[in-house]
Amino acid sequence: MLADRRQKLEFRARLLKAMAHPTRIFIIEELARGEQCVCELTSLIEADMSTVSRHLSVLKNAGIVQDEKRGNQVFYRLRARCILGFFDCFETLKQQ
Amino acid sequence: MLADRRQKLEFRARLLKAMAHPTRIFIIEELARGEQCVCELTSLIEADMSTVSRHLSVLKNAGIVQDEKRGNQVFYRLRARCILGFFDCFETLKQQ
DNA sequence: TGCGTATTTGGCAAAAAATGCAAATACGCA
DNA sequence: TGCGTATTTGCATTTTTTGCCAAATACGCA
Repeated sequence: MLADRRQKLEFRARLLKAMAHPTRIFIIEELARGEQCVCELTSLIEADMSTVSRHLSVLKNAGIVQDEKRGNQVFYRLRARCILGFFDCFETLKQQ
Repeated sequence: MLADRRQKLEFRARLLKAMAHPTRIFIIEELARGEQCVCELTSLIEADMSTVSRHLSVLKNAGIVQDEKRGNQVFYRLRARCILGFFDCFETLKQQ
């Protein structure tokens, strides 16, 4: 396989993998409603804040979310809203 | 978090996880061109046929592809073409 | 029935991902 | 400067994923 194609496949796989976790999908859906700080997300997700922070950094490294520090807290927001469209496709797979 | 929501998140994560591998994305793209038998896919992917077969079963368990045995060989085809649209969204993330 | 090809499955080892705890950092405020 | 809150990072452990080899299965054909 050509190196060029392999590179494109790996890029796509990296993005899908970054999203492929229930907590990270939850984060994506919540951020679709507007930006949130880590503490707000942590209070919604029953997990250690360090775990939530790690999930956020996975999404950030993939370019899916963006962070901004304001004062004491860090706010995250969704950078690729088109991702939300994926889930409609999934619904068609659920039946049958 | 409500059990109902958690279940939905897990379903979505399972689908994303099933796609989140370079070889499996390759398979999805190839099947978008039409059905292929395992041997054809194996010859395109430089990996053991057993490895390719396992990737195919991951996609099949997720409901993304469908298989049909004809004679000696097993043909796979894409069941959810809408998945192809994902990758356009990814392109927007690549720049910057 | 016996052989050859196509595919899947079992088993195992290596690599990657997930998670909590504790420690480090960053920042605002008294 | 010193304290308290918010966030990230280091570390150790467990779980999951990947990939190959060898063995098992399935099927067509002589």
